Formats: sequence, structure tokens, C-alpha cells
Amino acid sequence: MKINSNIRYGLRAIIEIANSPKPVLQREIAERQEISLNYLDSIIAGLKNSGLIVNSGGKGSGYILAKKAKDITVYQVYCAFSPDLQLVNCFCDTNECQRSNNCPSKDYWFELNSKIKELMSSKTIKELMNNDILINQ
Amino acid sequence: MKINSNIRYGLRAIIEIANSPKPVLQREIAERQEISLNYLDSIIAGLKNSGLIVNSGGKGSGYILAKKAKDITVYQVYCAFSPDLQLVNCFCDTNECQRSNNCPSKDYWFELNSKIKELMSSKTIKELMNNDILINQ
DNA sequence: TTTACATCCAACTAATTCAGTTGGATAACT
DNA sequence: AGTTATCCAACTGAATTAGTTGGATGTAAA
Ligand code: FES
Ligand code: FES
Repeated sequence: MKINSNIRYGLRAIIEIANSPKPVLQREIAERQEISLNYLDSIIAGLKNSGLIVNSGGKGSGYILAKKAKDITVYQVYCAFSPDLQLVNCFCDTNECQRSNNCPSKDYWFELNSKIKELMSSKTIKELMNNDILINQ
Repeated sequence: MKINSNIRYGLRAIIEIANSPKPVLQREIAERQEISLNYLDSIIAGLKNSGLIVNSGGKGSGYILAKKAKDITVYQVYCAFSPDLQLVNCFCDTNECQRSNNCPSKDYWFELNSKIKELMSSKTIKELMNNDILINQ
């Protein structure tokens, strides 16, 4: 179990945007977070297509959060880059396990899956922002 | 985030062993769990090298749990096949992140990591066994 | 004692995923 | 016109996954 680069960078990028008093350019995120500008392209696209960030006023204007930091969860960032969390395929709609009737391990993985989703859904970007910024809000 | 085959099969195999009133042969596990006998080799090896199961009396005698089912956790099974859970490398001893001072996302991943470990450590094989067997213990 | 079985173990493989890079299209501002 | 910013698709090398193959070794039944 690992968190992949898209999700790691995506979380860092959105925290960077949340922390900034002004709209942030992609280049600025790339510099501050030391992520290749080109690679960041797809990260930003993921956040944007999921409706978590927007261009503040068209091209060149920089990015801002699309909603309040307290209304964006880590799980939403996760889902911007991966399908809904499914630790195993046993309980996956499209690929359900043939052994699935009354399987104790399936039940356990499902339970763990739900709890991990909860853990990610209950943490908001606001809780990950730096305090100086919060004071000004 | 996915649970890999070793861990999935390993959990199913150890539940199979736990549920059996008699020592179980590798071949029996392979048949009942529909896992290739050859592939199961490495699964059994993992469980055995981690001290979770033992041969009940040398070759051909079948496997039994090395300790009580209530003393074997899902996290121990996990660790039989993977190093200690590390969702990201930022807080990894050997590969610590250069950006690591005061990084909110690192702190969050570490917190999530701890909670997932807890979730896996607090579930025992006994809880995953079938009830008929438990009654006889 | 030969044979069959059970376990042990290392090396190989195809397929997939990961973590980016390259190269360019498009649009806006200067 | 030229620079900058964003958008987007295709490509790539490296690593990981999920096994298979082939055999060595030890035990037990015939
Ligand atoms: S349901 Fe998939 S292994 Fe049990
Ligand atoms: S510590 Fe690794 S990215 Fe923050």
C-alpha cells in the first residue's frame, strides 16, 4: 500500500493554493514545491477537472480554491487522481470476486476500506493549512 | 492503494488453517482457496518465516497456527509479505524526504499511516474464523 | 528400495503500472 | 510579433505484479 505521486503532489499543490493569499500560477507551485512544471500539468488538470480549483480569472491569472478549504477533503483530492478507493477487487462492481459469498477476508477488507475512506473524508484542507493564513480569514 | 495478491492470499490461507480442525496440507489450501499450488509456495513461506504458522510434525503433516488465533493480527499477516506500512516515503528511515521539515502533508500521511496500522493490528484471525470452529475451542 | 508425494527454493516472464518527459496546440497579455 | 501560461496527447524507461517453470530435497507409503 502506497500513496502514488499524483495524489502526493496533488495534496501538496492544493495546500500551496490554499495557503496563498493571492491566486497562484502553476509555475509558482512548481517552483515552491520542486515539482517539474510539465508533470504538474496533469496534477493541476486533475484538481481542476474534479472541481477543486479554478482559474481565478482566465489564463495567467493563477489558481484559487473552487470552494472553502473546510469543504475540501483529502479524500476528494485522492479521488481527483484515482477511482473510488477499493483495496481489493472482491467488492468491486465491475470485477466482483467469484468467491464472494460469505468470505471473511472480503468482509474484513471492505470494513477496512470504509474506515480508510472515513479517515480521508474527515480531514479537510483547512486543517492542513498554515496558521498564519487561517488567522486572516 | 491496493492490497496485493500475497497479502490477500496470505490472509485467506491463514484463515483456512485457523478454521481447520486438523493440520492442513498446502495442497488442500490450494484446492479449497483455488490458488495455484506453486504460487501458494511463496505465500506459505511468508507465513512460516514470519512465525505465524508451523508444520505440525515435519513434512507431510500439514500446517497449524504457530500461536492462538486471537494472538495473530491482520497486520502481522500484512508484514509477512511487505515491509512495515509506509504510505509515503517522506517519513521512511532509509529514504527520508528532503522537504521533510514542517510539511503538513507529511504529517497527515503519517497520521493516516498510524491509524491504518492500528486498524490492521486490532483485528485478529480469531475474529475472522467461522463460528462453528470457535464453539469447539 | 523404489516411487510418489510434499515441501522448499531460485530464476524467469508477460503484463501492467508508475513517474515522469517530449512536443506541440491554443490563448492571452505586452 | 513575441513571450508567457495553460492545455493536452503521446511516448518512454523503470519498477512492480502476479504469477510460471523447473528442479532440489526430504519423507513416507508401496
Ligand atoms: S471474496 Fe474475493 S477472495 Fe473472498
Ligand atoms: S515531507 Fe515529503 S513532501 Fe513533505
